[in-house]
Formats: sequence, structure tokens, C-alpha cells
Amino acid sequence: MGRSRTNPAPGAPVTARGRRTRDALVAAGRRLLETRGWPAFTPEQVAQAAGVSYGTFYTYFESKDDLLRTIVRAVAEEMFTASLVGPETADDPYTRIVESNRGYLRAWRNASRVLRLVEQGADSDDTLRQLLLEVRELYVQRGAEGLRRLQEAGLADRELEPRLTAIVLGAMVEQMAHVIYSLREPLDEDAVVNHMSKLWAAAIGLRERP
Amino acid sequence: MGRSRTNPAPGAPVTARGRRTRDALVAAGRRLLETRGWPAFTPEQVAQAAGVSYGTFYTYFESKDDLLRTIVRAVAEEMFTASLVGPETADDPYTRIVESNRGYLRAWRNASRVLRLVEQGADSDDTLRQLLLEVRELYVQRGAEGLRRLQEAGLADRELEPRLTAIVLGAMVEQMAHVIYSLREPLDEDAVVNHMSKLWAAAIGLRERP
Amino acid sequence: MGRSRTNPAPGAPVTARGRRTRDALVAAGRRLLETRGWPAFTPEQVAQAAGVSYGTFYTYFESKDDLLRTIVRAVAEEMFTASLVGPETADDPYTRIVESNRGYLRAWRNASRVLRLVEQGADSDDTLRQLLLEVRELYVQRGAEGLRRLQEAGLADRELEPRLTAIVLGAMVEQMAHVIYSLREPLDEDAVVNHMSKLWAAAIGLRERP
Amino acid sequence: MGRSRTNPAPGAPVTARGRRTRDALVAAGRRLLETRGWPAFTPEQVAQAAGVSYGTFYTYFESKDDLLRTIVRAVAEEMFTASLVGPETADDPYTRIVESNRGYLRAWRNASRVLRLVEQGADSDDTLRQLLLEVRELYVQRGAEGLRRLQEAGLADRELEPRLTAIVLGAMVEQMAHVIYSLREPLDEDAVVNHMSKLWAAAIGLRERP
DNA sequence: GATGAATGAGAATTCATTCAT
DNA sequence: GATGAATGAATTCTCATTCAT
Repeated sequence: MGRSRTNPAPGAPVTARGRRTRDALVAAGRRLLETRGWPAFTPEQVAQAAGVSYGTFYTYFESKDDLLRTIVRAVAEEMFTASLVGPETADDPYTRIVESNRGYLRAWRNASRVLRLVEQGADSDDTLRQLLLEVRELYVQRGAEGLRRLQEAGLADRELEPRLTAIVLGAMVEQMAHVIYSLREPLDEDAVVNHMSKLWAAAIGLRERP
Repeated sequence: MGRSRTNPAPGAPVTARGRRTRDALVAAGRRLLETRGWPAFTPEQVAQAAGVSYGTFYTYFESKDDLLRTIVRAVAEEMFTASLVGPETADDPYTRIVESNRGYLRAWRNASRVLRLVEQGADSDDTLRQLLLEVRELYVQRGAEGLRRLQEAGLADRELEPRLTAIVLGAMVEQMAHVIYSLREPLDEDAVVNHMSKLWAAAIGLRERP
Repeated sequence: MGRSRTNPAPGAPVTARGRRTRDALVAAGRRLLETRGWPAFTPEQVAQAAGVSYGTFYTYFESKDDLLRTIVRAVAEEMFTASLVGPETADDPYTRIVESNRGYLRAWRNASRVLRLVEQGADSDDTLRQLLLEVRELYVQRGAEGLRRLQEAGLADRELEPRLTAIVLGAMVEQMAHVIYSLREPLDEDAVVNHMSKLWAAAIGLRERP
Repeated sequence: MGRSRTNPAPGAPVTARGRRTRDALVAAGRRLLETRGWPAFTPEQVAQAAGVSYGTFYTYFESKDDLLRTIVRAVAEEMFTASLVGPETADDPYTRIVESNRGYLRAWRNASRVLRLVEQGADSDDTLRQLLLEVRELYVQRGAEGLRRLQEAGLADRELEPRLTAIVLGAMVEQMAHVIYSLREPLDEDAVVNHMSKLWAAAIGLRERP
């Protein structure tokens, strides 16, 4: 019957204090989601964790889902940003792979928990799923592109289809982020990065620059 | 989840009809979980999907969690069983890898969705997590063992630490199962199996038997 | 974000006990609405007035608005029914007017409070408004038709436009129902019926059958 | 509505700017009430419609009810004022009835929506109801008085009890205001005034001055 | 065993009012 | 005076579980 919504859509904070409160809510929400999953992700607990009162939650977010969307967007943005910096610095292809894998792993480290929750999300919607697919695609394309360049330089096996290879090797890294950071298999991050890189290099038939 | 409990613990079904009803509930619960996630996994919907009335649910299960435990145990058992058959039949190491990957992928295909849900499960308990870790460990050990044999036979790179290698390559396969079957990336299963096997073989430096 | 609704739409009661409970809720809701207005019309108070627990409300109604719709439909139906019986029995035109006004007044007596609430309804929707307009229209048409017959028989002023006349005289009766039953002006029902009838008869220039 | 109150009672505005702000709030509140009913009548929306900030509302009004009282008093005052001017000017009794009905209809046109809301008002108090009854009574007495004069002059049916007649005919006009202005029956105002007057005149047996 | 109804604690949301700047 | 933020009690709605037949 749609009781006419009289609540205004909560606007962006105008004052510095407002911004701080809003940020605190986003941070608290994300922390709860990452560390304690769905059950802890309630407006009440988020507000409490952010040190504000129950009602304040609704000063900044239309609903619980609104906060979720905000968090996911932030995570996605972080990953986009993370993907821009870095791995192109080194000169040696193998070092680049190591750097890339390290960056990859770390990028997923923060995102993985939230992304997984949303992926199967009780409460996710298609917009969010779309966002996740875009993030993933970004990484796949960067990986495929890197492989293609190596192939053209005669430094990697030319038989390998770049996109599929990037998907498969990306899957490896993503899942390892989950195994290490969420399941907490007692593995050393550096050891994993090195090992993955070794396997990755061998898998694509990496040759040292002649 | 725990609410106070005064109900008698539901016993195992005695009659054939009872067994059928119980089986229908388990099947319906699993289907709902796999296809529609947590939100659809309610006693009411499970009962409806199984074609029985609401109250009947509690004739066979103490609680929603009880059904979940039952389902997860069934999934785990299937995976144990799946891991026993098959891939040791071929003689050629590469063919064995292909077979193993195909089996692996399929084993995860059915399980992956349920396992992921339970992993972060709002309502899961440690027993379930434990069960999942055991299943995973089983696959890791089988992988590590296979690699070790290849190394001893001089057919694979002896530098690789078997267990870590098995974890990493297993991660690759598990995540690909998710990508294909849950995220529905439009990839051909055979193509993926072949590609993964090629990468896997190259990664461990597989040599044909001399 | 549309949390997918997992609640089934509450079905019609199957057992006699269920029907009794549902009826009790409808009756309690209507009584509260009529006697104490919107503020008392809460699921909690309705349930309590019906002697059932809070949650039972939602066994039979999807929402508060659902109950409201049900009540309004019942009121509308009553008025349709009330309009079918009665006033055509008498032979004498004036007596028929008296009977008609009495019926009219009584029909509105029960409905008026609910109808007015819904008309301006905080929570009403267009379907309900439509329903109210239909009820009103029914009475208008019956009134217009009655006048037309009197005119044709030469018993009433032929100059009067029947529909507008029916609207205006109907307005008089409807508002009097409100004045008497809601505002509780201390007026005697019979006196009012007689007076209205006298005015009505004079207004349309009613002549005794020659 | 009462919540505990520690705020100082807002004083009357001192400056011209203050008066303008206050007037804007009253006007906005009334407009919202008339056009969109209770649900839109919130301090927040009133403030927004008046172009001031949320908090400013409480600079001028102790509470939402305080504004409501202010609005109702304004409406009542308007109606008192409207009742003073006009209809006594014409000489011919029928013309006076027409004028009176037109004034009546217009007086109610603006007031009707607010008055009806308050009548059943979720949050109204007895003071307001009292005010409404006084306004109505004013009109009833004026109507009764007018009829009495006509009766004494031999221009109207002496059998009619003046007060009851005034109540009934007043009800007719008031409800027609509602039908036309709120329900928006597509009726021409002049046509309705003329028709009502004709019926009214016939009803009281109006005779031309001999 | 099977069924549909009943229960009530808990989660999400609203909004009149107060506070700090 | 004006502003935007903060508050929290009250309300609606959910759903796992228990009960009566």
C-alpha cells in the first residue's frame, strides 16, 4: 500500500562533524562485515560500533542496504585504485610477476571478505553483482594484457590463450587471498607470493629476457 | 539461532513414507540453498518446496541448523566419495592430471555453493567449519601426494614444496568451479579443464616419462 | 534493495479455528478504527483487542494496510447489500422517502467513520478511494432514479435535474450521519429522519398521488 | 504527542524577519495539510516547504501540535470573519439564500479539508474540537435566525423547527463543499449553488414577498 | 505422523524533539 | 536566530519455533 515515504533521502553531510559521523558509520559497518559477517551487520550494532545513537544511522543512510551499497562501492573503488599503481615499475619480467601477485593478493585481502558476502548475498542486488563483475574483469584484462605483451616479446608460451589464462591464474590468487586471510590457513604471505609466482612463471613458460 | 527448546528430539523416520518425507526435505533444502541462497532457506520454504506442511519440518529436524548440518554432511560425504574414484586409472601422468582436474572441478561444482555459504555462514557453527576444512585438507593431501610421487619419479620439478603447491593449484580449481558454476562466466568446461591442466603441468615442470 | 520477500502471502484460513481468529482480527480492527481512529489502529492493539498474540496478526494479514483494505471492502460490501433491501416496500411516496432516508442514515452510520478516515487517509491508496466513490455513486444513482420515476408520475418537480439533486440531498443525509454519530450532536434519530424527509419532500415538490 | 519538554517556550518573533519566517511556516503547514494530508504534515517537511531548516521550526513552535493549533485557529478566524460580511446586502429573500449559500460554500471550501482532518485528528486535542464546534454552531445559529425571520414575515413554512432545519441544510452545504473541493466531483460551483438554493428555498417553503 | 495456527523475541525503520555550534 | 546533527522511544514487520488437533 506504500505508505507515502515522508522521510527525505538522507543527504550528504554538510558540516565536518557530519562527515566524521558518516565516515565512522561506514568504517564501523565495513569492519563488522569483514570481521563478523552478516549477523553483526545491523544498524544498531553499526551505530554502536561507530559510537553514535541508533537513530543517527538513518540520518546518513536510507536503510541497511544503503550502507551496504556504500561499502561495496568503496571497496570496489579501492580495488580500482590499487590496480592503477605499481607493478609496472620493475624491469625484469619475473620480478614484475612477483610484484603483481603481491599487489593482487593484497588488493583482495581487504576486499575478499566483503566481496564474498555480497556475491552470495542474502541481500545483494544486481547492481552490486555488476560492480563485482566489473572489478574482476578489470583484473582479468590487465592480466591478459600483460601476458600478451610477454608473448609478443617472445618471453612466454604463445600457445596460451591470454584471457582464459588470466582468468585461471587470477582465480588462483583470489582464492589464495581467501584461504590465507579468511580461512586463516597458517601460511606466510611472502612464501605464498613467491610460490605462486614461481608456478605462474612456469605455467606461462616465462623465459628470461634473452 | 538457539531458542529455548522443549520439543522432543525428532527421531529417525521409522516407516518408508517417513523416510521419503525426510529425504524430500533434505533435497529441497539443498536445492534452495544452492539456487537461492540463505534468504530462501527457511523452514517454511523448505517444507513448501518439499511438498509437506510447515509443521512437518519439525517432525524430522530439530531446527533449521539441524537441517543445515545434515545437508553439509551429505555434501562432504559426496566429496569424500568422489575423491575415491577415478583419476588413478590412467597411466600417462598428463592424462592423470586432466582426469584429476576434471574430477576436482565436478566435485566442487555441486559443493561449492553450499560450502561457500557455510564458510561465512551466519548461523554455522564450528563443527561445520571443521568439516569443510577436513574436506579441503583431503584434497590438498591427495594433490601433494601425487606431486611427491611425480617428483620421486623424476617427472616433476623437485624444488616445489608439495603441500604448498597443492594448496595453490587446488585454490585455482576451486575458484574456477565458483567462477563457472556460480558466477556463470560463459566458459566451456572442457576448455577450462584442458587449460588448467596445461598450466598445472607446466607449473610443476611435468616431463613425459623418459 | 528489496530484500527478497521470503514470507508467504498469508493465505485464507483452512480450519474453523483459523477463520474465527481472522474474523476476530477484522472485527477488532474495525471497532478500533471506528471508536478510536488511526492512533489505535496498530497491529499490536488490534491483536490484543482480538485476544491473540502479536505475531498472529501477520498470520492473516500481510501488513497493517492489508487489514485496512479488508475492512474497507467489508464496509463497502455492507453498504452495497444495505442498498438492495428495503425502501421499495411502501406504496405512498412520502413514506418511501422516510424509509429511504432512514435506511440511508443507518447505512452511513456504520460506515461513515471508516469511510471518512480512509477518504483523507494517511494511508489510503487509490484502490480504496475508488471503492468509496463506487459506493457513493451507487447511492447517487438510486436516488436519481427514484426522483426520475416520481417526475414521470407527475409527483415531483420536473424542473429538477435528477442526478445533481440526488447528489445534493445525499450529501445532506451523509453529513447528518456524521453529525449525529461521530460528532454526537444530541439529536434524536427519528426526529432527524422525519425532518430530513419533510425538507426533502418539499425540496423536490412532492405531491400526494392525485 | 507529548514528549518531555525542556525547551524554553518559543517566544513571538521580535524582528520583521522573524515574523516572515513564522508566517512562512504557518502557510507551508497549512498548504501541506490541505493538499497532502497528515502524512506530509511533519516538522521536517513543513520547514522544508517554508524554505527554512529543520531546527528553525522549533524556534517558532513548541511542537507539531502547536503549529496545528495555530493553523486551526487561523482557519476558524477566517470563517468567523467570512460570516460577518456579505449576504445581508440583498433585499430579495431568494437572492439572499443564493448569496448565503455561495458564501457558505466558499467559507467551507478552504476550511473543509483542515477541519475534517482535525475532527478525527490523530493528534488533536479537545480544545481544537471545541473550536470546530463553535464555528459550526455560529453558522447554525445564523441559519436558524435567518429562517426564523422569514417565518415571522410569513415567507417560510412556520412548521419547521428553525435550529434543526439549519443543521440539516447546513450539513448539505458543508458536505457539498467536501464533494466538490476534496473529492473533486466535476460539478460547476455556480450550478451547485443555484441548485442548492432552489432546493433550500423549496424545502423551507419560501414565498415571494407578497 | 501430519497439519495449520499461534507465539514472541528480535530486527528494521520512523520521526518528534533536543542539542551543539 | 538559524542551522544541521543527534537522539531514542515507538512502531512495523520477520521468522524460528512450539502448540493443539
